[in-house]
Amino acid sequence: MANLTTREADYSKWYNEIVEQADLAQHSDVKGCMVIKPYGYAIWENMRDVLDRFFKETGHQNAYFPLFIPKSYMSREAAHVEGFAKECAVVTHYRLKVDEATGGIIVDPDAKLAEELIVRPTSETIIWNTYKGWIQSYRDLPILINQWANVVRWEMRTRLFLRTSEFLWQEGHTAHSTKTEAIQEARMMLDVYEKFAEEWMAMPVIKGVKTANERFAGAEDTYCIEALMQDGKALQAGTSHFLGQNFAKAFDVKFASKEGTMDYVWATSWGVSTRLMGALIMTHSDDKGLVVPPKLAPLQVVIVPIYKDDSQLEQIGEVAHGIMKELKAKGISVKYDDDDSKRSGWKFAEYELKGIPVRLAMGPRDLENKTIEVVRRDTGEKQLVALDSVVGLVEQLMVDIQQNLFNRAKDFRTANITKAENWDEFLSILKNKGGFISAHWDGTSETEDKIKELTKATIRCIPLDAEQEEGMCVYSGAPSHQRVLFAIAY
RNA sequence: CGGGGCGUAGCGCAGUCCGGUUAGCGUAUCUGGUUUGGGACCAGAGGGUCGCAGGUUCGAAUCCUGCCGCCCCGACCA
Repeated sequence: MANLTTREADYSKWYNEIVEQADLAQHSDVKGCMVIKPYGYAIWENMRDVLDRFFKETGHQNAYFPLFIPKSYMSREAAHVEGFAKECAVVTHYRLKVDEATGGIIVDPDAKLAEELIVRPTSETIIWNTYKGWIQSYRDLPILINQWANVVRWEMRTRLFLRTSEFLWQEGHTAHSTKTEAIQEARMMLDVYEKFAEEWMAMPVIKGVKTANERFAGAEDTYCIEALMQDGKALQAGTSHFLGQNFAKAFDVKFASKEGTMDYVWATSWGVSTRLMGALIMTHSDDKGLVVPPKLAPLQVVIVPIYKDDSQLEQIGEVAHGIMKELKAKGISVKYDDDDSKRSGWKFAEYELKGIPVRLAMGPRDLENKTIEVVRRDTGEKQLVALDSVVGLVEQLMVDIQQNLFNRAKDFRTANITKAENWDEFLSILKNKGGFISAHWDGTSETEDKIKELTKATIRCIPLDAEQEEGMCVYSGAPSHQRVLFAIAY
């Protein structure tokens, strides 16, 4: 039965087992692709709905662009094609036929496409080719569009949610008349991601800028939110790019300014994906299973009856339905699990595995004493409370658990950002502790590459709030004026 | 694409070296009963192209050849 590998024993095995046993997703028959199961999808839908609201509140509209991109579009922007070429799925034919020799189905060699199509790894190229037709003057700007879509990147090694060949995401693509406005847009969306991560996922993130090595293919600047997982590895949870005029130039998108000049448009793009599911799992969950923050939980409260006979079950059911009605009136989702084919102990374990924030259990003793047992998933703490106070308590717990999860994750992160003043310290922290290493860097790709080669650690970001501080590069000893964050990353 | 491991019931595995009853165990499923405050117990039942294709043999899950797939570790990446 469901007994999880502990995090200490084998973290990645623990992760895989949670995904499978909590019914979040499974491997599909297609290599590298996943089936997102109803419970996992329900969490994703909650994420999506909140983000979608934020996007609309910040002036964006949803639209939809094609899955297929003409191969020639990909090559228009040099850095972009170089970044993605190695992982593109390509459609070459449009028809199958029965092979007369074998009776099997084969690709019809006569149905070759005149121009091959790329399955989008991201949509900048087809979107900018479309924007070209939408933009003539400054009056057409800004264009603020988001799309919810699937994308395909042919990955060599995949892990459910963290890296799959196909994944779900949203990609915002905006066009602006000035550089300043585009940068503001990219920064604003980064703030939206930060707010979502911290207040809904209860996952603390560090906002920063990527170094040239880690920058999105085709961007001038890539901003990111970086999170720290329980095993001390960093995870990029979202990115927002200032694309400069790169795509405008590649697709010849110009606008007539107020002053009558013809200028290239300034662009941004930004996205988060189903990878956030992986981030959620690895931020909060424990050896008993998944832990879902109340604000994203598809089911927030479960009520489990404990009984010996039908009359007890009936009485408990009556009380439970009363509580359910009150909780639902307060907007709290709740399920009463009176399934007779499972015992209470089994249910306890099952709902813990699925990360339901609060469990209520009621048995014969509670009936007699007008009490109910309340158990919170984040701490496992049990309390026996009077029936008439349970609804208020649960309402408070929704807030407390959300906050506690965030605080706990933030304390962990704070404890795992370590300063390294020299190369020996850097190596020692990486080996013995992990987490983020805050260190000086000389600003060169060469040094970053060398450090990666020696340690596998990369610069996760240059934090936006980093203090100016004179120092020496932890590797080369060259002068540096601020610290950056290194880590082993997912 | 390199290195390692593995394909046997829904899931997890034994059996393979050394060929020989009707292919077995745990779990899940179904039936009946007893149970029910932390993953219950007893009894019974159903469920298999042994990854695929050839070959050797009186006889192949087991030996040989080829192929396919998956997992882990590396190189690449959100």
